[in-house]
Amino acid sequence: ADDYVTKPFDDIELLNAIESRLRKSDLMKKEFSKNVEGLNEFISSAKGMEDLKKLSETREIKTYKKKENIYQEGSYPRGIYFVNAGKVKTFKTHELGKEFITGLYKEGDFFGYLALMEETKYIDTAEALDESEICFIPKEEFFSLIFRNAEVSKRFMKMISGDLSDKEEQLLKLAYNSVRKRVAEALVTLTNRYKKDGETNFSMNISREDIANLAGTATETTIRTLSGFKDEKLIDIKGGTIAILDYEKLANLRN
Amino acid sequence: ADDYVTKPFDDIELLNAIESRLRKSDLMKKEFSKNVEGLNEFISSAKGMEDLKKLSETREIKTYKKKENIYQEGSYPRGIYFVNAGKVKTFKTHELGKEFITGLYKEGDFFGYLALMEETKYIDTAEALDESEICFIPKEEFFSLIFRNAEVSKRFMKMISGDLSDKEEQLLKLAYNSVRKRVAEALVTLTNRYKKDGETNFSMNISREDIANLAGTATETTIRTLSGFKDEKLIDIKGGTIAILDYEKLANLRN
DNA sequence: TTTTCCTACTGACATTTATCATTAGCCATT
DNA sequence: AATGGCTAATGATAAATGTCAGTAGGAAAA
Repeated sequence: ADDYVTKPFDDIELLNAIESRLRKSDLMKKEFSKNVEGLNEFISSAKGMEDLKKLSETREIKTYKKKENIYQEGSYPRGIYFVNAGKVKTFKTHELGKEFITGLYKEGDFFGYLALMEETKYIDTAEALDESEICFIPKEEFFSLIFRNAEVSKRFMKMISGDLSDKEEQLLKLAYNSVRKRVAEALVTLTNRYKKDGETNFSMNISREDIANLAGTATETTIRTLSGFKDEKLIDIKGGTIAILDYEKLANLRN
Repeated sequence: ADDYVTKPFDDIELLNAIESRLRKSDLMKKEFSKNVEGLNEFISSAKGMEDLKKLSETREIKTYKKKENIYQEGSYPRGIYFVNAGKVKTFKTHELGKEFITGLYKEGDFFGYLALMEETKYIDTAEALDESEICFIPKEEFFSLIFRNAEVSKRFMKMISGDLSDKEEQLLKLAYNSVRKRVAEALVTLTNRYKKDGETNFSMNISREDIANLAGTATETTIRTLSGFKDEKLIDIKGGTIAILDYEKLANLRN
């Protein structure tokens, strides 16, 4: 964990990441245009705050191989992580190996702030899904950014609150939706997270196990469900790669 | 909604509620003693902050009958709610009636801040479980309390982060625990929330449907599971009332 | 090229859980 | 005490999903 490289760090980048998250969730709530105004206003005001700018001088960067752990359940957080490039998942582990994926991240996202906020050990594990370049932002740096300014605090709280709403929605769906719906939802979530803007014929290389752990179901059941989707021409499967053929139908399944 | 009564409001009460929540979650993490220090320190420092004291002058109080709605999914929040007396649940509704309980509250708790933080419509519904006395704290009052002081912001964020951890834990359990375990967990949760300190022979009057909606399962299945617990002498059932006979076994079920 | 290993896939089956239908019990009102 | 209405309980059954065991295929290593 000591092969970090020191590089200049600009707070604005972190703020942008918060904003980006807020923007995305607002987008889903179809309030995008309204919030873009507030966003730009905020970014420029933040830029004006000189005390924010000089907060932190360095950041550490590290490259993680596919399947490499970034942090592990039970260890203590020293800061937060920011994805420069690649893909990351966070998951919780159930008795004897079953996993449930709690978060998916890509370039521009940050993760690992929950344990930091709570001042406890990590209660989940972060792992690279692809080879990834992750930068580390020390605790003090992060906290001073978050708490020095009430507006930033507010933004950050809004973001966490959004996360909380999402989890509650997820609980409802996990409780009462069929596996079929949940697997479709997992594909939709993966598409929303990893499809690049303007990209058509989106496909991804993700293990059946990860999809199962996102849907909270057995791997075999997931595979069968995916085969069903393939028969229905909702997706295409070539080797380990899944192509989304009909996003709309997947997102609006009857049952 | 206009039969509110005006009554003096002391911010300290809300701060105490935040602290109480933090204390409870910390307790579970067995870090109680450590945090009591910080708590007292914080309360006294907050008391010293004169600008905090004069923030809000009034609050509204209303009595809700059992099963009466306090706020409803889809409506816009105007503030947060603080429980003076009674019990409250919040729940989300699935297609055609199924409910999932997302929160349980009692005297000293506050609820309904999520939609407020997100600046969106309520995404859940709050309903009184018993006849309850609820006071309403207007948005502005709440926000100025939360954002005026960085320490308060931090406390509040820590609290929300704790909520988020809890939801993730709940997701893991909902995904992979048997109904039996989840029903036991629901009883444990109810006990933790509603058992008074020092109370022995704790019993509660809660509908089987509410327990089912807490466990995310069908009411009939819950009833059968409860009958099983009764046979195993883990609980006792007298009419609609459930008495917890063996909390430890319920909390540490094999499967 | 062969071998190895990991993942995807398939089948058979057991188990869990939901659903539908019905009965029993309790409380409140008359 | 009788009636009505709601909740709890039970039974029978179907449906959904998990589990176990085994096969296939493709990529990496030898």
